[in-house]
Amino acid sequence: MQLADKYLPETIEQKWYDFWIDNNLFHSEPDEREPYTIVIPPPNVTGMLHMGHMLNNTLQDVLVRRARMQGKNACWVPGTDHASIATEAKVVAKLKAEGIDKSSLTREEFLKHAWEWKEKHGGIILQQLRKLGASCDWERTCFTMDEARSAGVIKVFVDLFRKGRIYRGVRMVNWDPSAQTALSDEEVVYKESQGKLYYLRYQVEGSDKYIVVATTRPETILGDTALCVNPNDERYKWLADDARVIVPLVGRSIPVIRDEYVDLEFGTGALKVTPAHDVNDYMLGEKFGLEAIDIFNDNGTINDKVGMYVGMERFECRRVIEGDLAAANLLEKVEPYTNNVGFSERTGVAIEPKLSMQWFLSMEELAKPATTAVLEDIIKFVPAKYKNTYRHWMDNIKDWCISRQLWWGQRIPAYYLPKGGYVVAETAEEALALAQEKDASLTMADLRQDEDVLDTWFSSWLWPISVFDGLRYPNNPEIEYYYPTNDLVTGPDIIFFWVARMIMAGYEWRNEKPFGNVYFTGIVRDKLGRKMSKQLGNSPDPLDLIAKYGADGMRVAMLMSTSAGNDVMFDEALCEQGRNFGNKIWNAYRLINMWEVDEKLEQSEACREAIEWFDEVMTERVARIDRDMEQYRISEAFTELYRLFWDDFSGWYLEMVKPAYQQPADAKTIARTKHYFDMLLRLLHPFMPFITEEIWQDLKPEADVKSIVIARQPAADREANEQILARFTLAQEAISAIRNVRKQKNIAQKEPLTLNYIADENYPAEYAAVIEKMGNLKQIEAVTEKDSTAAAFIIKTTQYFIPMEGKIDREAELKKLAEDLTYYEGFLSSVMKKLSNERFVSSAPEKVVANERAKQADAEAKIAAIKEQMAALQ
RNA sequence: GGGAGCAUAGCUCAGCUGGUUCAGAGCAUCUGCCUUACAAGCAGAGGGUCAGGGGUUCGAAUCCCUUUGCUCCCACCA
Repeated sequence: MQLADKYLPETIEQKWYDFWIDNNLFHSEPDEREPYTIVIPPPNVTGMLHMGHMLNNTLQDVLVRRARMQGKNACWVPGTDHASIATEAKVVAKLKAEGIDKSSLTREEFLKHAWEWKEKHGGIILQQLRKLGASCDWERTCFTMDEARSAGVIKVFVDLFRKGRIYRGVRMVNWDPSAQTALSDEEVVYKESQGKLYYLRYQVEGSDKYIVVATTRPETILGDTALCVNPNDERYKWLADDARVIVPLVGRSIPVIRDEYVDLEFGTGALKVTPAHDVNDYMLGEKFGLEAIDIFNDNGTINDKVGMYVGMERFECRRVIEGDLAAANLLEKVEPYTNNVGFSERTGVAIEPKLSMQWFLSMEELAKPATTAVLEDIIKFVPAKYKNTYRHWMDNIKDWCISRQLWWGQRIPAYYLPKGGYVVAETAEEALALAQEKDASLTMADLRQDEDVLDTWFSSWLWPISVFDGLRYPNNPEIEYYYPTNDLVTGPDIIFFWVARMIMAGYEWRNEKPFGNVYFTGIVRDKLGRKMSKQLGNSPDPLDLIAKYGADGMRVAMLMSTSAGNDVMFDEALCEQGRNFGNKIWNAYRLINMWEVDEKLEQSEACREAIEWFDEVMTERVARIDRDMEQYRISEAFTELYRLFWDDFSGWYLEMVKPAYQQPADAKTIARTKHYFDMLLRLLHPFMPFITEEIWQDLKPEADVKSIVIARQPAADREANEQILARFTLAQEAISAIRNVRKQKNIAQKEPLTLNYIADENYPAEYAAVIEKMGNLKQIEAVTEKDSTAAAFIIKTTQYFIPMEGKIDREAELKKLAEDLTYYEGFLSSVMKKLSNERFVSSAPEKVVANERAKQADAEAKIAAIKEQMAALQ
């Protein structure tokens, strides 16, 4: 095949992806092989691919492709998440842009729009993943809201309800006034915000005295139902036990209560109590039997309960009230104040603590086996530091608010009866049957299903089970075969949202872990360390990068910069490096592809030596890469391969076996070289699938294997011969030294040189042919006499000379030797210090002491050799 | 407020159970090369008090204590 002199990824990537799909190489069915399963962290159905997905999916693809090449039945299940809040918000916005208000639509009408939107935009992200080369089993693509997944969710809800784990009640929840739904604690993000601390005057009833209260939220005075001070506070001892105060502006009379909850140090030591709008106030309210006055509408505007500021937006109200308070002389002062405010993770608006009727899942029982599994490494976290985070959260787990006041999602299967009470069932028919047990006269028309849907995570937590339909059909062959999955690759930011809950669900419905290992990636940041975000505009579009550098180049960039749990400082230069590596592989192949075979040609000695050495290199590296991969040191494994290919194979091996220009090569060497190339391609394939397939198909090492995707991963079947590797290093050092001489003396590589050496045990005679070829030497000769006119160097203890005929600068040579001498003498003395230390010799392990003795001998020999050369020069 | 982690070359990071010439790699920089596979390349070079201090040890980048700086998680005193 005629090959372009540069690797052009864009010309081959689509071709091979189609080939893989056409040949069904990513599809898995249960069989007798060992399964290897990964379920994708489902991206939002309407989402777009970002750098985080690139990182995450590159890693998953590496793992799954490698497993596939190890002969396992590899199955990577893709899918998307319905992301109820995010998607509903997008649909509402889209409708609004078209002039349609959500409130003007019925639930059914709205859902029709939402499904249309999903059909149109959903799955774009999965198409994008194909560009990256993701080897997902697309036939298995799931959606958290498709029929099977939804049925599983409903079944689980009913199951939990019957087990008594789900309850309904009025609680203080995090209210998102934009999405107009409750949120779980995990969906609230706290951020430091610049606010103000307002000091308000509450007049004591029947007196002209005031109590000053500090608050960050003056608008909530509308809901005040008490004022609280610490019973130990000397400042308020004068207050009568049954004292009452007047709420500023509102004029309502409220009691003064006393509770040690109040911090004496904060503000004035007096606290206004608004049970409907603050978690702590709510608890005080419960304790003292206070009324809770909810002053907000669901959208965050003031309601008509109090009859003031009605319809005003909450922050607007705060500004207006500040003015009114000041005008009424009820505002003592205002100070700037920084505090933490909770914001909705999805819509970004400030959360309103609000009392409302919601569904909750009791978590304590679920958490028990899930905690044990991680602490005892039944499920292994990589890196392990996240075990602590996990344990802390699990030990303090709180009940999960699972209802959302949205339409996009699985509707809660609770059915209310006309005379109060409700039943929970998987279908309306079953619900009716249950209802009729209570009242035989009820008909379907009497039942009213709960309006709320379930939290998205209430479907995501079932993902490893639900993708195999293991909830509806717990004994089906697929779930039995693929479950538990092997590895989960995800970000630590969703450890509570998702990872912990999947573990709980796994034990609850399978009585088994959902996955064996969790690999936590870091966050992708820009090179300044900032998190990539749309707002900052610092996130490149991954598809642009793929177009520019190729998918393999992009993958390499991700692989080079990641280690488990650490953030990725992304720099486009890494993509370039990845592309360059692809080009390097390409050109190495061009080289061997261009060789002519001469069947009659004998293998040269240099080739034989090179092969003897490279066999050991491959053996050693394959073992090292295996070790790294077993420990999920994926970046290290790749770096190892990168250096193996670039330095050892291209830089050394190919240069050693390369025939002279337009000369043929012998068949034996070509065969061996192609064998190495084949091995390297297979090792590289999980990391760089496209270029390896392109070349492998041309190389065709195995006629009966149709793709490298299903070729076998090389395995280390023996120990590498350390002796050969060490001896060869001596030859490499000699070659480097010759190159140095050339550089210093300004001698072109083309000009052949003579190399003389004084033979000793450190002269690698068995690799002389390699030294000759790589050094471009016309001859190598053993001598006994030092040559003061030659350029000289010492490798270990062997003295080498390159005759120079007067080109030698004696002074410079002597100076360099003197520097070497100083270094080695210093080194020797540090070794001797250790060896003469009685305590070192007696307490250090035998091996270490022996090593020091060897260092001593080497250093002494080296020093002797340097001295001899210096003497010869004088 | 509680907890975890990090600090090694200009940058990004390796350095695994303390022990080789241990102070490394890649990128960047500098020097010399368009040498017929590759200038997206080749051959070289410079560059670090392993954050500061103390300790344990025959021996510390590595273990312990401490100071400083940064990051993250949890909690949420109005």
